[in-house]
Amino acid sequence: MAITLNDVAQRAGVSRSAVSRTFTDGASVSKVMRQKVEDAAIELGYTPNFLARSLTTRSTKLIGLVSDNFHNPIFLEVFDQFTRGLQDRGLRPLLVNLSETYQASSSLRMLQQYSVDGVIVASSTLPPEVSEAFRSAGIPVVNSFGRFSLAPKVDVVGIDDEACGQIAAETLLARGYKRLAFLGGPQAATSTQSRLRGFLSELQRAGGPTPDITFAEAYSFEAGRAEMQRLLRETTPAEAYFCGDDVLSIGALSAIRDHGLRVPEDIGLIGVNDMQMSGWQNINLTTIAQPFAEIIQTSIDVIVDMLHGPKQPAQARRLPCRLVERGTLRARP
Amino acid sequence: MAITLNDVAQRAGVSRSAVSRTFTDGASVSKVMRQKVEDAAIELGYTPNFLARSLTTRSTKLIGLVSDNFHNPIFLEVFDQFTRGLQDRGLRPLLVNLSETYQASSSLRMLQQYSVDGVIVASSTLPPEVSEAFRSAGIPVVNSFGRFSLAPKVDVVGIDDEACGQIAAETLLARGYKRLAFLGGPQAATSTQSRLRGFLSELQRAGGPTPDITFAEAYSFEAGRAEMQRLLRETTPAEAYFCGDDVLSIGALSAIRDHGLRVPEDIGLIGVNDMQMSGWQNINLTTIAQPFAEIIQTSIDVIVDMLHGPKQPAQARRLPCRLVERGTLRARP
DNA sequence: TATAGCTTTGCAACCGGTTGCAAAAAGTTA
DNA sequence: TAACTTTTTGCAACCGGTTGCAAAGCTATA
Repeated sequence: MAITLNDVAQRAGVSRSAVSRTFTDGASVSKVMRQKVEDAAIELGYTPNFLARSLTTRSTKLIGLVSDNFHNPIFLEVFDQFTRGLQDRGLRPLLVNLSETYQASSSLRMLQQYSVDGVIVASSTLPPEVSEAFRSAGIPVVNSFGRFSLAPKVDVVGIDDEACGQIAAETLLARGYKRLAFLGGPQAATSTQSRLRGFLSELQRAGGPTPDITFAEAYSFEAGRAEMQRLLRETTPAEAYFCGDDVLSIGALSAIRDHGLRVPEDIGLIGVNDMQMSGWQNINLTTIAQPFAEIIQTSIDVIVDMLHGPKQPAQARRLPCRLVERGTLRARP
Repeated sequence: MAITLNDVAQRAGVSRSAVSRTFTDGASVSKVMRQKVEDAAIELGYTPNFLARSLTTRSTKLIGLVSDNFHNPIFLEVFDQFTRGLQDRGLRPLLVNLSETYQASSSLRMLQQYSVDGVIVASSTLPPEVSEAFRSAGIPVVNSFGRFSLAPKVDVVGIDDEACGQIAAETLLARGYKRLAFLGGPQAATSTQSRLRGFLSELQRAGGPTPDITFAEAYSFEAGRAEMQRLLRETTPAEAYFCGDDVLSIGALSAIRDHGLRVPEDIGLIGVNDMQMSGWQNINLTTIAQPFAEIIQTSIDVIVDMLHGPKQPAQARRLPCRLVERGTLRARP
């Protein structure tokens, strides 16, 4: 069926090695030989078989892209950038969806069977064991959007969640807000905990107020809405809320508006992520942007370095966030 | 580095074929032999190499998942379901992102190099040539979310866009709307054209009004918003709009509200897709749901059949849409 | 023109598996 | 126990490539 190296060799009247060398850069082939082979190859429509090649070269150019986050719209942007970035470097993403059936071991086995050159675990919620399983199997791995740690077992590229909380605190204080609150994601999420820690420590440092603290059930619209509804019903709402992420903020926003209150006049809101939707004019959310492009670019760089360079000790990288001012906080006094 | 079949054979003191047979179902191996091999395999942590295997079996279990749609949030759900569905059948998705650099030929070559068993082109916007290129290269292919055609060159699974337009027309007429309009996606999109055709023919059949017709620049929030702003500024708005899809509808919705008008009291809106966000309470869009799960399931079934069964003539399948009533149309009179 | 040195080429072994075939082993039947 | 089946096993060739090595072909120098 498919055209093989043998067919081309025969057609061109040369040895198999000659054909192989023509398609291997850096190999020694004379001008005239290359010409003969290329002519025959084009004539027959030959494409080398990467998988057969991988047997001897020990490189498949396959990168496992493992995630469990197929519900947060920002991850579509994430996948977009990962796939493009990998493609640009001649790598192919093999997608593994761990959203329902998370089993570190099975995903490891699957990717081992395909001899992936490396693995990118793109998730802020998968436990570290997933990434660690790859590393201890000797497969280069980087955990994108993972949690920072001083002595990480695998390479991590993510944001500085504490700094994120600090920025939120600074921003709210600078706007003159007095009664503040934190509306986090699921209490168990380490990202939420770190953001809270940064938020509290900056408030304390600046002599600010002690905020109310609550947590939503999940990082989702419904959870944000439900929690804000509860707050509006059962408590005196704060002047401004620092929400765990944008999708949560948007849920909270809808609850506030349904309750007949105005944003930012009655209640202020600041989120985290800067997803595309946050810029939509009917939402117009003030938020702290994650540097998605940089995180992804860096993750790819890290993996590529691991493929070629010598083995380095694992390192956790924190990339800075930045404030995106829109319309859900009142102006500076 | 990695454990191979040879290592296991040696450890177990049997031939290589014996090991191979133990891991090939349907092969003839005695109980005691199987036991010996499995013990050795577990001891060494052996996993067969799928790629080496594929050389002789001619099956990689790799499915190319080709798309150019990494901006419409519904596609995250689509990818989620595709990857899970393929995984459940022991297949692995190899993702190809054609969003920036669409080149049918290069994507064909890439997937040929990896000897994918089949390809799923998941896109309503990629031209048919993309899918056709795979088919003429002898690779099983199905075009999900593709356009219906009576004599398709490749298998297509999608919705009945004309029926979609009909449902919209019926629904709007049943609600007693008189001045109707169509706010389509990009004029060149065949999906938009088919929906418009169905919309018009049903209106005509039912003796309804002739609607105004305009097109947005893209299937996006911004485009929907911009076009609706233009309509509100430059024309007397219709009583109700049938929008090309949900994201467009949400853009239009924001424009209408910003203009100080109410939905559905002043203007009615009906979309297509039923993306998750459409159910959010601050949007609450009445829309025509695409049967995503069924389209994806059917697409996978079709590909799997092609892998095993005999070659069938290409077929275009249209799956029915259904109305999802929410809050952007007034009640039946 | 002979010789040394470099480049190009083909041979053959190998990557990690599968599989047709025939020999060996085990099971049946008489 | 002998003869015949059936099952199990190993050998060796093959899948589509790559690559070390030595022979062959060139070019340059003396």
